[in-house]
Amino acid sequence: MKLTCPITGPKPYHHGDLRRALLDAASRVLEREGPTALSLRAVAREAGVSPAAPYHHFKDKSELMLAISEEGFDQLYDFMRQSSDPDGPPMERVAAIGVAYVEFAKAHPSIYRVMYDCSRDLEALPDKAHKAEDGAYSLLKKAMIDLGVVSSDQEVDLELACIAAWCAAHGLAEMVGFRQFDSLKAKMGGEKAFLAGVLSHLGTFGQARNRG
Amino acid sequence: MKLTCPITGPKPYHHGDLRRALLDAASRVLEREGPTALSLRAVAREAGVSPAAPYHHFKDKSELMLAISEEGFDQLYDFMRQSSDPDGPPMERVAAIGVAYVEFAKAHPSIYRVMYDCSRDLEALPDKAHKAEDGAYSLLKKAMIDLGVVSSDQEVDLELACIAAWCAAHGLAEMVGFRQFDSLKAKMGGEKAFLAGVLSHLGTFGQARNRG
DNA sequence: AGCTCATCTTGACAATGCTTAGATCGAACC
DNA sequence: GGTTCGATCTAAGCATTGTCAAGATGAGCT
Repeated sequence: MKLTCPITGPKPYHHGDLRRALLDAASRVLEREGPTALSLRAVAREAGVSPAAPYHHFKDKSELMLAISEEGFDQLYDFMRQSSDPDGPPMERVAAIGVAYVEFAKAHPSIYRVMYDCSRDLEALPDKAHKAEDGAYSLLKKAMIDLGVVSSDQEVDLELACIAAWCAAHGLAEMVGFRQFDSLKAKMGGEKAFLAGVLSHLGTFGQARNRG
Repeated sequence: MKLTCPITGPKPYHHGDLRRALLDAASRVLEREGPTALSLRAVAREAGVSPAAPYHHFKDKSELMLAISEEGFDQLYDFMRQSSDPDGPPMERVAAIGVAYVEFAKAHPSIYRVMYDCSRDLEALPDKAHKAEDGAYSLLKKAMIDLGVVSSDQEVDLELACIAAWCAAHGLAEMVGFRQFDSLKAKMGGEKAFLAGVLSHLGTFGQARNRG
């Protein structure tokens, strides 16, 4: 499977790298027509190949979606890393990670949808499906550790706090996707302030457990 | 539109109450084959009518799903109310509400899926779609008010805390739907303990905001 | 050159959402 | 009571989708 394609090279094989082309085509379809329009045939059409061609690169429609999902989690991971200063105060880091998470979901709603829809459909191959988000998750975990309020030897407590934070961010991302919260946003002066307001509660995870 | 159907009466009209029958059929299909198998045709088949019959009771497939969603939110509301003692300590009430929410999602994963999928698809009619969950949401809100730690005149703060809690529960419900958390559950001694562990962080919302 | 095999196309099948045209039958009106 | 009306249901069909089997194509090795 050699791919001699400098810029738009001499099409070495039948196509060169159809798998890559299909993923790009899928991305374009998603961006243009949304997740409900993501069909194998539409992707093939967009890539300029026959409807059956994708089956030589993806066993299933769900395998295509899984591949999209993996790239999406990579992008999410990058964005979260860029958005949080690793040397800054841990509290701000956790909040920044959460905000980045939700902003990514808002900026790429279709990709975000695919990321989680395929996790759901692919109960058969959980390892492959869930490995994709490990990078992003570990970023959050590190920040939570640096927060230091959770006793680090109590691994269970730490994990629970991380899961709670991740769930809250995920839940907010979903809600923001289809609810408006307009009046609340207006009262707080913008969407970013609103997101930060909700997510500020995330930073309190673990802290309040030290209550009397 | 009279429905003279005492027990399984003389079929007064063409069917009697096909709308009701379709919703029941949909419920059966969901329970038996999952949300991906929920098609208008399958529901019609299950109800014993022609594939086009449902269109006289639901404009769309999404309108069928919306109707299912509404009933689902009613059930959820009932379950949450039953699970939380209105006279108990507010802190436990919030936790109980959260646990009930997630347990409902676990017990009826297909219905839960429809509830949120149709919210997403029906951006056109947000009022009708979102009104369904108002009952359940207000239950949480009351408990959060009774918690009292959020200054009640600061309506915005209260709303933010409620949204954060709701998002966390929703996020956990989604995660639990397709992730296992097996090792963690084992360490904590059961699923319920695990859920309570994650959700205990919800009760800390607002509290930690009073930090120095 | 000739063989091989991955790649891609053609053509097909079943299922789905949805529409249009027609059949059916309760009910209201004369 | 008979007729008309209109809501309800069926029949038939269209476009689209996921998927598969059979054949064409052509790159790369011997």
